Amino acid sequence: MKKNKKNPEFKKYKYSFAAVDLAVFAIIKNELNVLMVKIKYEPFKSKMSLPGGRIRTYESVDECAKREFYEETGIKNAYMEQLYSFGGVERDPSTRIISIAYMILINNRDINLKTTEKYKEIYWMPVSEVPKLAYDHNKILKYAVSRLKSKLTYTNIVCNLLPQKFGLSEMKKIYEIILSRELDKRNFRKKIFSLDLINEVGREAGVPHRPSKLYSFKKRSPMIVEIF
Amino acid sequence: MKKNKKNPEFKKYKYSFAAVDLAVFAIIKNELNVLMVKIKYEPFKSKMSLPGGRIRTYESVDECAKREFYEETGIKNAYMEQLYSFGGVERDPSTRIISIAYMILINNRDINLKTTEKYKEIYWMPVSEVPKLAYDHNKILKYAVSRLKSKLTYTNIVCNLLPQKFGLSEMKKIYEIILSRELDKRNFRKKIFSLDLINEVGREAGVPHRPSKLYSFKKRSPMIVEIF
DNA sequence: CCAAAAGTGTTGGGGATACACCCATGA
DNA sequence: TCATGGGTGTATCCCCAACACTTTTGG
Repeated sequence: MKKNKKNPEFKKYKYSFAAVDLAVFAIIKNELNVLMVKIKYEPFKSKMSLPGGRIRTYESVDECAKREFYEETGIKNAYMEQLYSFGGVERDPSTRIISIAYMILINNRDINLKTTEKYKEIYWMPVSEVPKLAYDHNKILKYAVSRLKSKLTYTNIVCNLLPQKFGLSEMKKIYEIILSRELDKRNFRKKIFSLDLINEVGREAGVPHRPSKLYSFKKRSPMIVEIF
Repeated sequence: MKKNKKNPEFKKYKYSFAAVDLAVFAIIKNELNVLMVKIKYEPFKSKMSLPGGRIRTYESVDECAKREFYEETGIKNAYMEQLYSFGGVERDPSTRIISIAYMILINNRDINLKTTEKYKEIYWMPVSEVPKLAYDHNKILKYAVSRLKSKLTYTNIVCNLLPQKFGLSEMKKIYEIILSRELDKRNFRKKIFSLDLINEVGREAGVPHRPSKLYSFKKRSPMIVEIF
């Protein structure tokens, strides 16, 4: 919406604020889940939204994302990546907020949240079941999912969705869930091994079938690797 | 730099502002050029920087980028893409500014700027000759160049650096300049034709050698196309 | 011995790369 | 006729996709 000095809405908002919004993903029960909060105040009271908050003047944007994430989940270290900034004038009806969206990935060992009283209403929700959200958060979530999909195919980002030790089928499953398509087992194994990303570190135990070998990533730092 | 309530620099800045910075590219004389302005005021007086400015409360972030670009160059329509937001606390020593960076591409027919008095000190400069800039603008420029390189290889973005009608060698030259490597002429032609992106629209005239066929893009809207 | 998931090789086709000569025009 | 850049085909290699059976364990 275009506004200028002739428009009565000019200076509808006296100030602009910057905020971060977080798309926090984990694979839970064979589904891609995202962290959602229930809003406590008007104008979106009791609607769902992505977690997030205002950027303080003394913290960098990255620090803000990290702090908000920690305050809401109790998790200190996680893979975090800035996605895109959403800056429509009307995205928040009560004030002018420019939001910088982040994607955060955590593995399924870390999904139990230590929420404080303040942040009690925070939930994991399968992305496929996310309802209409407050603000433009459906748009942000859609953007985040699409970034996640594409980064899976050309980086080692999957390591952030896996526990320290994992079987190859577990890894393949993550690709299948997020890319929504089945992969050929033999070709997948060939590809992953050829990239020389993982070390064998043991064997599974106590399963009622042939136990899988367990692997671990040699490096967990972000790298460009063509996978598909 | 981390700051908290115990730190004397807490609330050093009372407000935060959001701004856009523009990395405007064109191919000029077989080099990738970027638009630079000379800063008029302290603390970076007479240093060079990327063009840009504060976001107003009544305009979206995209609109701001478009307006700033128009005010500084007189150009109304150009390919524009948001890159990344830079949010370090200390990036501007005089106040807290979060900057949303954009890349803008223009073709070499449009490089003559209609600058007003206010924006007189604006220049094209080869990226290879860019000096140390104000703020964190070298970092922003580096990011923009790397995005441009990668997008060249998997989208049709090159159409924004070419005039309406162009020869295939002209197009190949752009790839070679930006990617900094030579390409095989026959393989390049094969690849481009196989993608079915362009139409033949005439022939060059008045050159002291065999005239090239001229082509035009069928669609100039952003598309994903694997080129290399 | 049965159920369940792990693990293992080969083949064919398509796209990428490497490479050298003739063509059309203006001066 | 010469200088300049435009335009053209083929052979090779490598990577990707398709595909089915055997192995190992717990119950």
